[in-house]
Amino acid sequence: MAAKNREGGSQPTINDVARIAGVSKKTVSRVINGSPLLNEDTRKRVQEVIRELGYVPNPQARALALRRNFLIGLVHDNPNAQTVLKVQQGILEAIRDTEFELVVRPVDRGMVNMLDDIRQFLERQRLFGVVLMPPISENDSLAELCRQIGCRYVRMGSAELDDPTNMVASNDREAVRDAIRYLIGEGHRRIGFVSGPHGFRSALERRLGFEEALEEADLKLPRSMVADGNYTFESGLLAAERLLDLSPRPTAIFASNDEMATGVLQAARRRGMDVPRDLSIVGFDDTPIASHIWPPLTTVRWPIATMARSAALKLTVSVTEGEQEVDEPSMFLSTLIRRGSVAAPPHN
Amino acid sequence: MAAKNREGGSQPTINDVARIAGVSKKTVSRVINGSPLLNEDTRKRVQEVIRELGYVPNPQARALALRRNFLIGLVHDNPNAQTVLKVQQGILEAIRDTEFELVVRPVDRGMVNMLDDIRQFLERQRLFGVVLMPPISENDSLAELCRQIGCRYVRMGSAELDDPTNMVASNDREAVRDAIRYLIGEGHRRIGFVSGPHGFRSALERRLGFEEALEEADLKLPRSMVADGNYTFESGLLAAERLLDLSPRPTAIFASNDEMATGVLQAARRRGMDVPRDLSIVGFDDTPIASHIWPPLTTVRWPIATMARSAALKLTVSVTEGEQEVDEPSMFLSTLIRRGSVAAPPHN
DNA sequence: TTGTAGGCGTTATCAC
DNA sequence: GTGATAACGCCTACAA
Repeated sequence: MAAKNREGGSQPTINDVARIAGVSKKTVSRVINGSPLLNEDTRKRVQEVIRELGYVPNPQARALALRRNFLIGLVHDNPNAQTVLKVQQGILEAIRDTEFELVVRPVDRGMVNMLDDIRQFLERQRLFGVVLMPPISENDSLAELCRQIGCRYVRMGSAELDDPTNMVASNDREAVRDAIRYLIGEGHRRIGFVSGPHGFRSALERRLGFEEALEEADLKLPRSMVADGNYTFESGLLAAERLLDLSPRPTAIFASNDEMATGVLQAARRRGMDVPRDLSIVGFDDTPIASHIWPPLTTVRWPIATMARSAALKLTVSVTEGEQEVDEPSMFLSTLIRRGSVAAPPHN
Repeated sequence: MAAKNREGGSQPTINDVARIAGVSKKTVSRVINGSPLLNEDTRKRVQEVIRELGYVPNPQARALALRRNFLIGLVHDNPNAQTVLKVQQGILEAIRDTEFELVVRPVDRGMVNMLDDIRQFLERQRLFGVVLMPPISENDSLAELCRQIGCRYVRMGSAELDDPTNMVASNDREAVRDAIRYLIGEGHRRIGFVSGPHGFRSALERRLGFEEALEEADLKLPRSMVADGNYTFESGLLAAERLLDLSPRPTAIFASNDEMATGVLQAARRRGMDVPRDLSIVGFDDTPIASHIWPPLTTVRWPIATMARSAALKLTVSVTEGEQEVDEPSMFLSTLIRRGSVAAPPHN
């Protein structure tokens, strides 16, 4: 009963191919995995049979034998829907037409045993690799965990968190510095800043960019010009209300992401202020909403999808492209997009 | 060499449990799968060992033996990021703390061999089940395909697309009818409609709701009051420009989703119109943007996340809850959320 | 260059 | 109730 003559609707197995091609399973296996030591004729014959049968290796069996699944995990605790989706799109683009699939795994950063949870996930599913999204990607223990259990990983972040093979980053600090320089260039001297949440590296980097630009220009601003936010619309709105209550109030506000910038815009509107006449606003991300609100938002375009695509390629390229190791870049530049929400300050 | 004394960091297997508990593999297997015919003492003893060892069954081996993976697929071709992400969240909520994982699979509806592509995906990964998102969920051949290859499925849609076990739906038509009734009740007589793309059931249902409400109220509107859109911001903007060029122009516009409604708002603004004084706007979805723009958008809340959660439960509940088959509902009601974008029409 | 034997960790069959 | 034994479909090691 070794060689059954597979009937019925089930898919062909390596045995079917071997039997029909008149070779052993192992030879078929070699063809599949592109082993170099193979008679050219044999290879062709086997490949022909594979094509005829429409044979495709069974991923479950492979996963069991290799102790490794062809699944890419996306681990994240990012609150921003747009960002998460862009990252997914980037990864999916990278693994399109490959044998890889994407498994999504949101985690709860508040949970005490979050790391255990992730470990379980990685170990049980035996993922081929994981893409770690910010802010959880900034957690060094998590990276260490991946290394320990032998799971490839790429961390996405707003700074160089790891060595280039395990990381893709954007230059948030510089990008924000440029944005603030631009505001200063337009004549603004009182610039408010709405920060991201404590503990986010992106929040820190953007804040540092802000401060660097001020220093460059010898602008000293009171601490009150910095208001805490947490990347949500509401927090942006509240922060702006605090900022706009100041006297003198800022003539421009930089919000550390677009969602908060939208909140700032809302706050201004509620006071009957006109943007950009009475207040200039700059955001960060260039999410769709940035160009869909009025006035369209001047913002920093963050190439998050590209970064994600590159992250996935770093994970998988050695498999799909042989060992040629096309060097994926690990640094991606954010750029300022000028739209309608910035103007020269009112001269009062 | 049958029973190795597992050392090193690898995870315990069913063999370890069996050896330590002094039973056979099969007995352990029975405990895991909750077989009814088992001595209570044996069960307890085995469970104790499982707990001590922290044993967890290997999903790859299971998948191979069962010819079925514990993966839930999400197949979609939906262009709206918010919607896709909400659906993911709903599914993830449903499978949280279960052995299931979520695999995301966007497809290209334009592709000629899309169905083959999906078939390959389902057959190769041997998914436990799939959630089909609109608009591709409306494709009957796809459902037929799932049935053929024995893959459970649940279709999400804006109407009853299938029998209740294989479907979750919302009552878009009624919901839009209510929304239009509301506009009429506020005094509007010239109501513009921005439709969704041709071929989307949701677009059709929303359109029918619009027409039913008009008929009820004996309102006859010229065809020109209906403008085609495709669920994007830009299409909403263009459609609104056409509508606002009419003479007399509409005093209210219903857009078939929030993104287009935002485009309508933008178009109005560009003409210096005040919303809602000069134009009332109603959207559909209640995405975050609806409450983040000014004025906040009156819209229909579409319980898409809840629907997705329910869809995933329909797929998995028989496994996680034994056979009790908690009846998940298959119809979910959309409701009108009144915010600031609607007022009585200007009396000119 | 190719084949044989055995293992990956689970479930199914069918005796006892 | 429980346990050998054989799948499941692939891969690795070693032999030929």
